[in-house]
Amino acid sequence: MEENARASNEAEGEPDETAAAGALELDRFLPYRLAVLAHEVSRALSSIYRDRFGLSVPEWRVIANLGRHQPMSSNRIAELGSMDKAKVSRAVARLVEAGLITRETDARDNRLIVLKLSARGRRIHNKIAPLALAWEAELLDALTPDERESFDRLVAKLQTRAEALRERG
Amino acid sequence: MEENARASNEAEGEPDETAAAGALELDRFLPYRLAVLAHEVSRALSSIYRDRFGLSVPEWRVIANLGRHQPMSSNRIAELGSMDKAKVSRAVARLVEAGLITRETDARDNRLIVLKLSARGRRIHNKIAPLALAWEAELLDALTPDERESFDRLVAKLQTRAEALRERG
DNA sequence: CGTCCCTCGTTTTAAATGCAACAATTCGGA
DNA sequence: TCCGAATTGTTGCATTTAAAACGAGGGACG
Repeated sequence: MEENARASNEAEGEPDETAAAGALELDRFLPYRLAVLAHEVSRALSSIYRDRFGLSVPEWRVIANLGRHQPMSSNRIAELGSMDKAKVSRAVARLVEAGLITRETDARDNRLIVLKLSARGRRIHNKIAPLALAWEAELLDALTPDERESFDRLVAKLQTRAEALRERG
Repeated sequence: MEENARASNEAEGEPDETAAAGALELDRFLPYRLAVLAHEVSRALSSIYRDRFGLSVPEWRVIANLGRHQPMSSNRIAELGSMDKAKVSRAVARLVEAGLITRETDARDNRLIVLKLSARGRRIHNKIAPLALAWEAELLDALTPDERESFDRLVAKLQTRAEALRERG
């Protein structure tokens, strides 16, 4: 049923049979599992603020960032969330349009754009935040407190490493 | 510099001031961090098979799945990777076009489509797999063996929980 | 000053995405 | 047996995305 796995050991240089030894088992391949998990988590969580407040993922991320640190530039939000600056730019445009944030240029550096939550934006943020935290709590119910702390730490380590790898190319 | 954080405690029922207590700190909000990490990891890894083999993420995922379990239906690949079936369908179409996989209907159930790697597909898989594993190894260098095992286990737990939450609504 | 280079954010464009509609097929129960 | 429900994969469509080009500033250095 799997006998054709070696049917392709042909001349092509490079790795080949080698792959059979240290085989790629998708079930244990971290990038894959990370992507699947993150996708499902994001999907479930985003339905909360999409259904009730009509916000997209990038829009909510802008609000969530401003909810924590204010004011903040588009560029900084993009960096923090590893989002394309174009994506942030559009999310910001829609949020300004919807009256949830304010956008003005920095007095000292006219390239910079100073973003803040409007009163209405703050209100919506304060409604969504507890829902988001409650959902997270349900997810984290799968782990013990020790495990949560451990997971947190490991994610941070991997994040740091991933950034280092990116800079190195 | 942050004094306007409470400038919006108005009448709107529901959570509000409450949010200030159990505040949403994005830096510690798991769904957000997971998304950021997964995005960076995926981005870095995908550049490997995109640059050298012209494969998109969904395309590589189809190949990676078939590299492990063969044959496999489109639907199963979609389920395993929490991908939209349309996304898989299109990736499959391109891979068939490129001659990397074969597609035939199941004899017993004509709705099912039986996917297999072609010789060429297997060859490409066997070239990419070691590169992917090497990249993963570099990432995991940030963790000790114990930590890796721990992380693996915790991801699995969260994955299970996330699925349970999805089914529940 | 003036020139060159860098940064921030927007816009443009082609490709990818999610969702819903759809056809084909199978399955279960009256 | 027959009809309605469920499943599998494809397609159409509107939206979103990534990547690159772009415009407007800013800063360094002659």
